[in-house]
Amino acid sequence: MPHDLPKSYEPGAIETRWADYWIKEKLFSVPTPPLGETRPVFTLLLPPPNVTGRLHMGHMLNQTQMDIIVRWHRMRGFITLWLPGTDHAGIATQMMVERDLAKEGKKRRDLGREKFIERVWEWKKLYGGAILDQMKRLGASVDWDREYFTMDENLSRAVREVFVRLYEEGLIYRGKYIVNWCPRCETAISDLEVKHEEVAGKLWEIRYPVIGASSEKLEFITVATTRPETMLGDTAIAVNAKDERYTHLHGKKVLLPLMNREIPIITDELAQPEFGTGAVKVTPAHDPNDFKAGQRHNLPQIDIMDEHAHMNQNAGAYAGLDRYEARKRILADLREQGFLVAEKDYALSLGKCDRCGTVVEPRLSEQWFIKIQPLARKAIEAVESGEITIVPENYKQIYLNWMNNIYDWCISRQLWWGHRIPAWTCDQCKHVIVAREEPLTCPKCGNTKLEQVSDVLDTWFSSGLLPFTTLGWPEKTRDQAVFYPTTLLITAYEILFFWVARMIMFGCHFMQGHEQDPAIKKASGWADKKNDSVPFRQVYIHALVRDADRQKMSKTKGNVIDPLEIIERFGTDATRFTLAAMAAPGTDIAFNESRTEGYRAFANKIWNAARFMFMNVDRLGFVWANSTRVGTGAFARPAQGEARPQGGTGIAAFTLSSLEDRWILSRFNRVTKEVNDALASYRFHEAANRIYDFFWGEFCDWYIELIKPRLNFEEGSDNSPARIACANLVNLFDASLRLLHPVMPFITEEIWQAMYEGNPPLKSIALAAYPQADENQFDLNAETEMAILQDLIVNVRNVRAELKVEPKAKVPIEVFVHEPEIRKMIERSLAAILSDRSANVEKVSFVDGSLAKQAGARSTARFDVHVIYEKKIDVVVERERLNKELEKLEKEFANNQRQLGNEQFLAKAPEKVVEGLRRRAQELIGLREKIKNQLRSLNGTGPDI
RNA sequence: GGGCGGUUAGCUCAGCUGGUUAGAGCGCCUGCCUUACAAGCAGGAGGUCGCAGGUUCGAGUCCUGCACUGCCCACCA
Repeated sequence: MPHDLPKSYEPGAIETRWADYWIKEKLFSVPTPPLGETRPVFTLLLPPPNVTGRLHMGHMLNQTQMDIIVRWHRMRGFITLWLPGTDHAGIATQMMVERDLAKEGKKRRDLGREKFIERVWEWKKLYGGAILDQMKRLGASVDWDREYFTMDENLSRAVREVFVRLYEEGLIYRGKYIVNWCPRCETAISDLEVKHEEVAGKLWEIRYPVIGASSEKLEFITVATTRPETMLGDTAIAVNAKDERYTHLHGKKVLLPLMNREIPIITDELAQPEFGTGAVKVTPAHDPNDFKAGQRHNLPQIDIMDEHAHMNQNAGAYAGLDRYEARKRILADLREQGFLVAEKDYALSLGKCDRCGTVVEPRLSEQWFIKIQPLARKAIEAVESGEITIVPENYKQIYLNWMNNIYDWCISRQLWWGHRIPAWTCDQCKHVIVAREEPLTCPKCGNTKLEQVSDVLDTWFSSGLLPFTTLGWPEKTRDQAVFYPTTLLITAYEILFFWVARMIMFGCHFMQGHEQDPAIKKASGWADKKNDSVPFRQVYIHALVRDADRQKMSKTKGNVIDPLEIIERFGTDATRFTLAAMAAPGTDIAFNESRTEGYRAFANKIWNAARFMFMNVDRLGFVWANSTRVGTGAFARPAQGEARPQGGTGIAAFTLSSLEDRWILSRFNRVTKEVNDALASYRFHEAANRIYDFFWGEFCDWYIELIKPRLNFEEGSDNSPARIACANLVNLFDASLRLLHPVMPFITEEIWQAMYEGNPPLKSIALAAYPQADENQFDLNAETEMAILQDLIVNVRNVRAELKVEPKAKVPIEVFVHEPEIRKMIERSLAAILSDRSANVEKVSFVDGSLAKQAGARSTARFDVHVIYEKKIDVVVERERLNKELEKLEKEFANNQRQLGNEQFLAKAPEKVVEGLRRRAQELIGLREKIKNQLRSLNGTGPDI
């Protein structure tokens, strides 16, 4: 591979190439591990995107986080399975195809069910893969060989199996209940699919005449309603038994206006005396509360609307009208006939269909339900016991609250696209048969004419089963023994109830008694877990991505940020890095491009550091081959039977020939530790920032600058010091790339491959070992010494800037130190000081007395440094700076003394803190004195203020 | 009606279990095209950590109240 990289990083040119390569080489495919496998396993199920989906920022965040965790585990030697697939997404997909049909002026009923479904499959084949292709662009390291679709035959069979089993266990029942009905989608939807919205509405008060109250004086009972059209279906008026206003009316009847139907006045808890008039109309077929009241009192249910929310023949004169048109007419008629008492402004929350936004109508219909309590109980237990942990922890309570207040789940949908309910109705006796396969005869009457129930299942019914159905259930497979329970689930809060909760319920129920392969379980770190029926051991809930103004992104608002467009402009790596760096757990992400721009600059920085490295490698004819790395084994993927990859940073043959070498090795180990710790607790932002700061702020800004003199050998002279420096540089670069790889997979792969000149030890950096910290390589002395060196150089740069010394002018400096030890340190680093371009020092000389009185001098706790330059300093500016500095020191000193003078503090604070403050006090005294001296000498040379 | 989060530099955000001098990026100002990088280098300005109390030797960090703001959940006509 050529080393002459372009001067600027061009992500577009390399990213698609590596994405394709990873797939082509099947680097992330995981065959079923054989019996006796003892390596740890990490399993992650991709929340299946809708087949209709286009990649949005939420996906991108989700997938970036998953890919980071997955790559990290893989590089640490786990058998790492990330399982991808797509969801058939019942309503959403059906809507897309219906929209398509509408362009041809057709409706789905024109085609008929079979033809329509064929059409959906065609559509799916054509457009369904789009989102997965987009995923590939992100570099998601999933196992494409295991890709599934929720309507694949094997998964569909599992769905039927689950349905039949639940039915046989009595956990599925069918019945006529009030459900949320979307008149546009023409189907029932679950409570979760209804989104409530506050709107300014009206509350109408209508009076119903009481029959036979008194012959001379008409009496009325007044009720309030927000949906007056439903009065056509009223079958009672309810008052509270304790409400004395109405005691005399108990047992009486009223005449329903417009319909002239006699309906009873009943007493029921439904009516609360404090609200409105205390009397309430009861419409059992159109309101869930009324439905229950109706059952209590055995009231008739009069359904007055059809599936489109148009009034039906039960609505008398209003039949055929749309619900809102009917409302208008009814109000007009009531007003005209004197029944409308009042119209008040009223804020109400309207339920709307999550998919299409149509106002949901409570509707009485025959549906299938899951009796949820028995399932919920196990799901609660799994989380309460800690068998499943939820991060961040506050979601645990949210989950439990929901689970504790759960209602039976309506699982039938009146759609065509989806898993059809495996139930058949006998044409003759109307008996319902639930079976795995189509029955030939009715077991009750022997009739052979049976018709399958036309409903399909809620999409979440099948996706709730995925953790085990994708692993071969209902068969007992080796895959299940190895990969179930999956290790982790990373998902958005939005689908905590839709999906996460349901997976837990189904998993705990259907996998009860399942045991994970004990050796693998132990190796993976789950030996302490008792319950292997759970679908995953941990859940990580990530934030929402908002736009730069913290607004929720939505198509209607038009503020959707297209991740692919961002990727196009800044590169996938930079986009991934942005999301990782902003993903502090628990808070939403306001995506702003300026950050991505900054991380593109970071990629460019890495790129150019690589160019620098290659430049030297080429000049020295240095070969980075296996022989160069001595015996750590850290590059090899762990062999079979090896529980963990060998530890260590993988920095082999790193020669500690100078301060900067010792320092950078120590720093690398510390950073490695921090990054691993951060990833272990999903602190993506911390991991990303640690690497960023290290690579740019330490590796590039200091280490590379400091080794430049060593690399710059004279032509024809001994180049062995340069070779050593180069080896260290390459070594460290390799390790840094591995550290960064999970976050920025593309650029790291590109450079890593280039380092091996087309002959890498592994097919990909993605298979190399992740650096692990070696605490023996923490070197506090080197870090301290380096800090002093940096401090000295920065102070010189500082003074130069202030004295406005021409950048090209070399200056001599004087240094005064209090301790001989420090002097030795500085002397050891003379070459480094003299080679720093910005300090541009000509000569260093040590002096015996404090330099604090000199203009152009700086004092620190450990040394004074004086830049010798004839140019006069700006006295006013300098005095201002010193005064400010002094003020700061005085403030700190006062605070310091206050604490040290406090006996309570001395008694209670830990020794370390007290010790630190004491040391600081000494420093402060010294520094204060020096600044004062400088100010005094300044006043001798310049005008007073 | 309940529950949960946020409020730190001009902007976007870090700051884990309370501990010495509150950080970063962008933006801004000054100076540099220094032989990896101007998507860069060096230097600099900028914060009473939303408000008011409290606990503590010590509070950006813990507690209470308030203000503003966002999110979720809820069948009260």
